[in-house]
Amino acid sequence: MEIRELVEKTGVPAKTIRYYEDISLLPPPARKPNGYRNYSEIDVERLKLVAGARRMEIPIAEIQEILDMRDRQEPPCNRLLELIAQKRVEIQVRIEQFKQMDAELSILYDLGMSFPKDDIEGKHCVCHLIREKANNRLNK
Amino acid sequence: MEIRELVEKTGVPAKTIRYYEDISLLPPPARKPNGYRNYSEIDVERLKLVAGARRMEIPIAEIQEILDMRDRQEPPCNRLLELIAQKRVEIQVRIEQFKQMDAELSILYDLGMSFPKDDIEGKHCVCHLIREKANNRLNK
DNA sequence: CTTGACCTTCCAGCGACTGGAAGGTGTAGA
DNA sequence: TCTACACCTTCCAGTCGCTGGAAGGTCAAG
Repeated sequence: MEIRELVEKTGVPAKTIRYYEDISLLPPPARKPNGYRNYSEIDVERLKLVAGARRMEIPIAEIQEILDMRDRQEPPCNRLLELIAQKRVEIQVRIEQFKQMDAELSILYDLGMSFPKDDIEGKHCVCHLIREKANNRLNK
Repeated sequence: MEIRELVEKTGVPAKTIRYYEDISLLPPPARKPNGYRNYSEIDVERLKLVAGARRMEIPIAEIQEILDMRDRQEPPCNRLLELIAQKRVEIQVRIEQFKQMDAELSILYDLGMSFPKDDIEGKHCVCHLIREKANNRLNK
């Protein structure tokens, strides 16, 4: 199949597929007589695995590692499970950070809405609040 | 004050401060006779505003916009409030995505743990599950 | 007089793409 | 047959926000 079909089957843009090939994450596919890339079902499966892992924000280097293990006929599941567990911890941290940020933005917004909107440098400017926030952080 | 003190007062690394100067986010500061950068309190305040905005992941281009408004003596608060509101929406979306990801990873992990760990290509491999996930996504 | 902690500039690289130019191919319709 | 158009190809450059490192200058303490 041509690259278009691989795009449809995986949801990965053609540019990205070629990029993955450049960095050797995907093997160079067969070619048609006209030079077009000619993918097989094996390529579809491999790319689906990559796409699935990327969607969980597993870095390409780690996906590479998993694929290399598979290519060497070593079972990669333990390593993959390890990565998944690690990823979950990271996600928890990120969610907490975002919640914190949202809480701060919410306060900032409400305060900002209650201010006159034409105060450039005074205390009633959102800029001022953002600066204060920086101060609080540092003094903590 | 020298760059070290600005670093201490803002929490922004020296490398980053010089980078901000390179991209004209911060104005070139005065220099001491020996060529060292010599910052003023105004620079501290400006950088604090930048650092506060960056912590909320407001892109540099938008911070630039806010600072330019301020430099032109226009009140930037309305625009800033707009950015804050927009950012909050983005954060909500991101949190949802992360929660979704975490739920998926959790299921994947538990399933993976219940599998034999030496199955490279069969159905009882986590790789298989990730591929299936990709399929589900596409068919939705 | 040397050590070490600063400061300076400049260039290069990260990660994961994405855009665009310049050109080849394949097919459908006038 | 010509031509329009959608595809494919390669290659180079740019994005974003830093960060690292080399090579060198400056300054205070011991």
